[in-house]
Parts: sequence; C-alpha cells; structure tokens
Amino acid sequence: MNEKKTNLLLVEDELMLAEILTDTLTDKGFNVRTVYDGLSALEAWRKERADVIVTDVMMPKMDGYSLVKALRREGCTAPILFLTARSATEDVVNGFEVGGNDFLRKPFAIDELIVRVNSLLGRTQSIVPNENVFNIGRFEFYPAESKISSAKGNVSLSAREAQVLLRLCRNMNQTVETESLLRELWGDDSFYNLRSLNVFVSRLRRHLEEDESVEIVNIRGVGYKLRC
Amino acid sequence: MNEKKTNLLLVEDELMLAEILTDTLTDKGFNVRTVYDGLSALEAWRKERADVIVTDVMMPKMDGYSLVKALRREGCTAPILFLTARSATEDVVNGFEVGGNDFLRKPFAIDELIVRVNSLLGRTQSIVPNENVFNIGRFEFYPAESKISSAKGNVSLSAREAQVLLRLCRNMNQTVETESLLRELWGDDSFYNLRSLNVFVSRLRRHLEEDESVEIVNIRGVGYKLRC
DNA sequence: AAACGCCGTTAACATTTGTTAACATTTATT
DNA sequence: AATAAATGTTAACAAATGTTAACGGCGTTT
Repeated sequence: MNEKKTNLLLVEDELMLAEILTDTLTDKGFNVRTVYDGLSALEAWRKERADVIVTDVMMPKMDGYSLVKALRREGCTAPILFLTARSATEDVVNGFEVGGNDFLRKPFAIDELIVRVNSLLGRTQSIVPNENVFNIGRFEFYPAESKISSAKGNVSLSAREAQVLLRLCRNMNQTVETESLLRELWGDDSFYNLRSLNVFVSRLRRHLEEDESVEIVNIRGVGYKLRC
Repeated sequence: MNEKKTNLLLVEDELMLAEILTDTLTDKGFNVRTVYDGLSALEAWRKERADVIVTDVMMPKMDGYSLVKALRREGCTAPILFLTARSATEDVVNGFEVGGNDFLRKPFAIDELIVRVNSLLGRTQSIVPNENVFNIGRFEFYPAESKISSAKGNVSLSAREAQVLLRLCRNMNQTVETESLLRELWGDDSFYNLRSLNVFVSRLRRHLEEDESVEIVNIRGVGYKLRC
C-alpha cells in the first residue's frame, strides 16, 4: 500500500504539552513538525506545507487566530484544529470564523485529539468500508466507474444498474427493503417504479450469472438480498 | 441568489432541549425537522433526507451510535454531529468511529452548535479558491486564457467551451445541473440550448480524452459531473 | 469587396437507457 | 386444486444523450 505519513504541523508554546503531543502523535504514525509560535508556524508552512495543522490560540509573537487568517490568505486549505484553554463560546465562534475547522478545549484527552484530526483528514469511516471496489464472488464491482470485471472481461453497467447494485453491496448478505431502495433511488415507491426495479434486478442477475455462488435473492414482500 | 434553506434533522429525546434547539435553529435560518428517537430519525431520513444531522447519543428505541451506523450503511453521507451528556473520551472516539463528524458535550452554547454545524456544511472560510488554474488529471486549465495544457502541449478552447469547463471545474466531482448551467451561460434552458450544451460537452470530452482518469459523466435527467 | 477562419448553432443520425407492456412463473392463501 | 398477488423475464418503446457534419453569422485579412 505504501502509505505516506501524514504531515502534521503542531503549533504550541507550552513546551511540556508540545513535547507530549509530538511524541504521542509521532507514535500514532504522524510525521510531526513542531514549532512554538505563530510566526515560526507561518515560516514552516511556507517551507514545507502540511496535511493538517493543530495550533494553540494564545501564543507569543502571533496568536492562533492571526496565524490562521494569514495561512488562509496565502491559499492554505489544510484543515486546522485549534487547541485552547480559553473556553468562552466567542472564542470558539471566532476560531471557526477565521477559518478553523475544529476547536478542542484544554485539558483534553489525546485520543480525542487524534480522532478529531483523523476526522478532519476524512479518514473516519474506518467502519464505513472501502467503497472503491466490492468483491462479489468472482466479480469485482467498481461503483465509481459503473463497471463489473471478471475473468471474462469487463461489463459496464448503466447508472441505475450500478446504483441498485451498490445498495445491495453495501448490505451484502442482508435484506435491502424495496421500499427504502425505491425511496432513495426513485424518490417514491409507486407500483410502476417497483416493476422497474424488478427489471433492473433481472438485468443484474444476468450480469452476475457466470458465478453460481452469487445470487440476488428475493424476499417476498420485503426486498432483495445479495448473497455470496 | 435564491438560497435554499439547509435541511437539518434534529434527533433529541429531551423535549425541553429539543424545543429550544428547534426554535433557535429555525431562527437562524435552518429548516429543522425534529424527531425524538433513533427509529423515527431513520424513517425521517428515508422519507425526506437532510443536509446535516444533529443527534443525541442516549435515546429510547435506538441510540445515536446505532442510528449513525444504520444511516451510513444506507449510503447516507450527510455530516453528523453528536450531542451528549456523557463526556468520556471513549464515547467521543466511538462517535467518530461509527461515522460521526463532530461531537459536542452538553451543556453547550447554542452558538457553538451553530458554528460547528456551519463548519460541517463547509461554509466557514471565505477562502476564495484560486481560479487562475485548475488541475484536471494530467491537464491544467487556465480559464482566463481559455487554455488547456498537458504534456502534449497547449489547446485553446473557444469561449463557450471554457465557460462550460469552468462551471464543471468549480464543482469538480459534483453534479452540475444542466438547468442552472444553461440559465447561467445561455440565459434560458430551452431544448435547443440543451442540445448545444450536449455538443460542447462532446467537444470537451474530446479535448480531455488523452487522460482516461478524467471523465465528464452524464447524470441522466440532471446534469454533468467532471470526475477525476 | 472578396476570401478566409473562427465559432456557436442546428440538423441528422446513432446509441444509450429507463420505463412500460405483455406474458410466464412462483408463492401464499383459501 | 383454485385463485390472487408478487415477482421473473423478455421485448418493445420513447426519451435523453452522443456524435458528427453542415450551416451561417461575424470579424479579420488580403
């Protein structure tokens, strides 16, 4: 997979806290660059960029708000999380207004900082499985490209076919209720739309018929289930 | 501008709090749908969707975590903010792990809730994105000069081609509705103008065909999406 | 003024795709 | 077994879109 480490710029003037955070975040796999005031942070950003920035608010030379304003003005779009001892609501509001993306009050648990940073990086859905590709028996389904590939080659699906199959894949081996499926894809669950869905299921079955271990099962009166 | 109101689904079993929140959020311009337990929330989502969801964790019938898991499994990608009285770090971590995007401890200031919701909706920074150049796969698009450059050299676009491509670039990987596109560039969305747009899309596709990772996808009956 | 090239539009034809109809089959119920 | 409801399957159809070429306005060049 060759995952690159995430570059995190930490701006914190309390030396003790800065050290603890640096160590812990490094432990957790981040590539941490630590600086101790706003001006240095700005310089560090200009030199080497970062994927995410964690910064204190009250600091010498340049406070956190000014730092973020400056960064945003320079075109920095990296997510920024504020850390602060000040807990007044206006501080939080101000933090978001100058361009911050999250705000964490001291004292805080480091685990919470980490999950919030990961959330900002868009890596939350560790539980929401990878949706780039689904393995359906001997097939591979690529929703983004509306494609199914197998030993015999590629088949491209129509938009609707792909949508229906995606919903079934998300609930692999579970029953997907026709009602919720129709509501989501067609907007309402009228009789004619149901008949339309029947046709799409039929077409999907044909696409998947090469592999007998794969089956779209109908649960009469309820919905469909992709079994494999 | 004719801004549509943001649909916010509020899930909170404490009636008093629910009412206060509903009133305040409505005041602030949100279109609020309030329900009092997880199951009702799931139904409400299936019926009418929402742009953002704010939910308590501890609730009758179905707790907030289960609710969010269920929603994510059904393909819900709306941002979700948890409200809770429980303050343990593991609760926060769990909240993010099941697919939540933010977590706010009770008691909280309503203003903080609002800025956090707005942040989730991506309406904070007035970062005006750089429109001098767009990166489209291996291409670079310069709207001001109506030029596309790639390894193989420069291609200059006609005015219309550039306008259409710019609209697609501004909403990269999002669907641009033909109606709004026609209204903006042609003035009205008559049938013949639509056919004209079809031709320009076709021409743009040809310009971008060198890079297979770039694609202008049609969303039947809705619009186009620049995927890369 | 004539010739030319650029460009948006329109036309004509091809293809894709969601829907509907028609008929077959299965399942549950009486 | 008889019946009705639900679902399976296939084909036909109509709408939307893709694609290419031709047309005609318009400004520029010769």
